[in-house]
Amino acid sequence: MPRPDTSSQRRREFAPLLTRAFAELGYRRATTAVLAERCGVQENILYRLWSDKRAMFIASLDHVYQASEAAWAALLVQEGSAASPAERILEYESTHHGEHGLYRIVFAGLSETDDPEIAAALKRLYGRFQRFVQRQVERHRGGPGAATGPDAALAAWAIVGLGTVSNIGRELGLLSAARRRRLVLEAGAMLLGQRA
Amino acid sequence: MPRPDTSSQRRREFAPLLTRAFAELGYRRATTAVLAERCGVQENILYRLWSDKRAMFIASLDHVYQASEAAWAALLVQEGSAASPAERILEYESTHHGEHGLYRIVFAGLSETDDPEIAAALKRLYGRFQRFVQRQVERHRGGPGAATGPDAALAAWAIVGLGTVSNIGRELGLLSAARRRRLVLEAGAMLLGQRA
DNA sequence: ACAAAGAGGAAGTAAACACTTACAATACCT
DNA sequence: AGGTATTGTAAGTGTTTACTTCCTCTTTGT
Repeated sequence: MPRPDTSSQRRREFAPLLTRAFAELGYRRATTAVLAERCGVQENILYRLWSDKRAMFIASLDHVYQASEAAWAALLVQEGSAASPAERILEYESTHHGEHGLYRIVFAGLSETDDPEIAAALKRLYGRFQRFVQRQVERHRGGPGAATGPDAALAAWAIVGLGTVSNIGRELGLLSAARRRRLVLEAGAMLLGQRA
Repeated sequence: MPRPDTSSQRRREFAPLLTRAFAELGYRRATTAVLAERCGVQENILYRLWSDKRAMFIASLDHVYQASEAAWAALLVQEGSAASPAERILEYESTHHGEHGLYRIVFAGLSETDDPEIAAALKRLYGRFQRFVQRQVERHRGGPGAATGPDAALAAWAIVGLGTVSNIGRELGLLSAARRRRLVLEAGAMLLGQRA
């Protein structure tokens, strides 16, 4: 038996590079030639790892979620803070949100939602984000029924919307870093509701 | 002098058709061949009205704002309602939001923001929406300083974010119509603040 | 050492695309 | 009526793009 198969390792190695390219250029302009160049290989090597460009994009979407979840998980285990995990995440996102181009790749995907596989990948991504936030809202509030605003699921959606619009404002140069911070923190606190 | 120039009239005639095509297909997939077909003419006719495809897209973005503003203006002049104009707009948007594919075309644009002219058009569009909402928030609240939440400008951004995420949820099949309605109405009321 | 299969490089291909050109037909004004 | 500029049709063009092919080189297990 000659040479073992290292393709899954290489997929993991290329995923962040593909993600950066898609985030910076969007789906259509991230041509396969550019993708290969960013990975430092020839195109056919990417085609040995993924069936087509769409599969590379979906791998990038999945990578985006995993990278974000890893960053958040680190925040959750921080002990000894006066703030609740939800508050810590808001605080973190208010300054670092969008740093990794997460929303650019989501926007790119949202322009391709008539492709069912891309739509499914996006649905997975957004669904996971919303559920993650929802869990934090519930933990923050403690019991059910305490908050005066929308239920935890809807509050989570609104908070995701906050992050989305904050990034649009940044992307278009309509919101400064300081304003984005206030937006996420103040509106976020309001939607989060009273702490248990 | 032969035949008068009717090009500005034709631009107005084609704008909604182009808008629909861009909203349905995104920027890249709305090929010039498709655009011409949707308008019922040959491609070169479009090229006599706009310098290039990008100009057609920018015209669509402008059309989107004008159409939305016209719909909202109709709500503002409605007299005799117990609700404030801001509440009427939330109520309207909670059921009709995204009907005209506004957000799809915005998503398409957000994937093309490295083109400075498209970025400028989007900035115009989002800036106008945010200012419009901000004015309604201010009118709703009456005086300054009354609300406990974020200031009117930030509240307006948060409300725009609510609309955005509501449409993402719809696009991906993650939020039913009823849930979207509750999201916009409940979170919207919260962000709007106390009425003057 | 050596077969077997993975890794890599470079050129090629067919289709799709934005945009153009050439020309015939039509409708306006004097 | 007739000259003129606009409107419409249809074919073309050069480029870009996703994806492939063919080949050589390297690395593994025996």
